[in-house]
Amino acid sequence: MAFKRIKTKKIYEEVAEAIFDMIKNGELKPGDKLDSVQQLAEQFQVGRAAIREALTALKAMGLIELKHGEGTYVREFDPTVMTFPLSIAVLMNKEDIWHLLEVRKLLEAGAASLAAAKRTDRDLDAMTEALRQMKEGIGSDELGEKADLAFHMAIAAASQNPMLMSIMNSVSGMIVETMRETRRIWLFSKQTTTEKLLVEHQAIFEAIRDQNPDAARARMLEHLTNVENVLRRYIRTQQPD
Amino acid sequence: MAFKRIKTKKIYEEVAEAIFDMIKNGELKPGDKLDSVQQLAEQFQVGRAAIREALTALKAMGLIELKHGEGTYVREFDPTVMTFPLSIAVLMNKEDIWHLLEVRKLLEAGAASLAAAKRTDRDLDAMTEALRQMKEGIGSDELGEKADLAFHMAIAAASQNPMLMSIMNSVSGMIVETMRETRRIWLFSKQTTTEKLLVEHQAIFEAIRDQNPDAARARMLEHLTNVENVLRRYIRTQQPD
DNA sequence: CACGCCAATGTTGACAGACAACAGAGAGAA
DNA sequence: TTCTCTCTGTTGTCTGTCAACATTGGCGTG
Repeated sequence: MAFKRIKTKKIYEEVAEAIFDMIKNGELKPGDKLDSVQQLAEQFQVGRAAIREALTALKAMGLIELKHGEGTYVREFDPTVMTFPLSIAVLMNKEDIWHLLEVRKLLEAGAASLAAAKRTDRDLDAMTEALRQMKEGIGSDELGEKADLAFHMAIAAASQNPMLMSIMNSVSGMIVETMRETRRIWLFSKQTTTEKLLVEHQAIFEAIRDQNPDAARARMLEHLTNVENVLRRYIRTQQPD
Repeated sequence: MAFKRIKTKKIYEEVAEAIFDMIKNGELKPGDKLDSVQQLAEQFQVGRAAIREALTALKAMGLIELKHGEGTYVREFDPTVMTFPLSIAVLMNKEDIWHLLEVRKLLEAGAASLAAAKRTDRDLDAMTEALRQMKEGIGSDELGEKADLAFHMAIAAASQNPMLMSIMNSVSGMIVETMRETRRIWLFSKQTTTEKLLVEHQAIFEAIRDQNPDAARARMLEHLTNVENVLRRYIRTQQPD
């Protein structure tokens, strides 16, 4: 037998959905202030706790913002800053490093190609700045790491595609997690130095600057493949398993 | 002057983070049952409301599951079935269609290539089934649409990369939103028919079946480029703006 | 013994009242 | 004018209470 569900829907879910729809349909626009929890509770005819749980969920989805003592606001919808749901940052097993690199190859090679075609001068400035910081950050792990990520994100931004940007943003968390290890290994291995890392980035930059999409894709792919090879070699020697 | 933040962190955020870390670090494994709200409140030395809000947020992120009258469980982490968070379905302006197509070209061309290299026989079965349903669904918009998406998702699954799969999953919501329109236009235009659509999919399938990564990438790219062209032509004639 | 019924228990879901923490605005004082 | 303080509205948190639900085990009946 198969009966339908009668009414298991939780109240706070219904409230959340209602507000979600309002935002989706444009009844509530970014920047708008929602009614207070008190008022919403009266309007929906539910308790304040239910409203708060609904709002908490919406906040976790990045749709609204709760400002203590001020009010609740619909979040400005800036896709470049947007945080994808991506609860994935959870995992990160050893095997996932390879999966991540595969994904990065797809995304970043494409991003580099698009960036070469569409980059503005401002985008180039951002990349130049990131490269400068990488040079400066030689010796400092933390600085170099930050600049490294910044360079890759600048390329994503230069693609002029907010969706691509937001996807990159969501995987950037994972990239950071692996990058620390990656860079440590990279810089540890004999054949590679900080200079080589910098040279590869420089090559990508030049291809984008010269508006050569194919070269940009190729350089990016080379870079990521190099990263992959270094990692693979290291892990093979280190963990013979 | 610039002073540091002292303690603006909300309690439920700290609780959520603490539990999040526990899951991340493997202290809590998928399927595990969390302590009751009551117990957690005592352990964290906070009120039950704070715990509930933290749990609600984690639930919204798809990390845990609250079962009424039973308990709270860490969600099984199967990325292929992964939840449809989709806070993004909000946008979808006309311009975003092109952005989405760009992203799809990157992701799906790569996915097709990987799929050709790694697909199992089970993956082929899934694609075959999707193609069969597309044939069957000729005439029925809804059926064809579903099968169309299913085919593309099957390719993503065949890439054997859970991360890629989950990214595709998150954009699938947007794909659905555009696909309805896309298919309508596609099938409306004179030069293209359902058969042509099917032939393109068939070509992709064959390349993957024959384990030819380059061909698979090329076929997928052709398909998406065709979709793009049809859309562009239609929108140019329809909206001369 | 076997089976169904049901009460006990523990859990999540929801409400209401109270107070703390905070931000903004306006009144009042220097 | 400008600084300070209070007042008010809002979010953040706690607590007590009850409802809805799932599991378990005991009890009675056949």
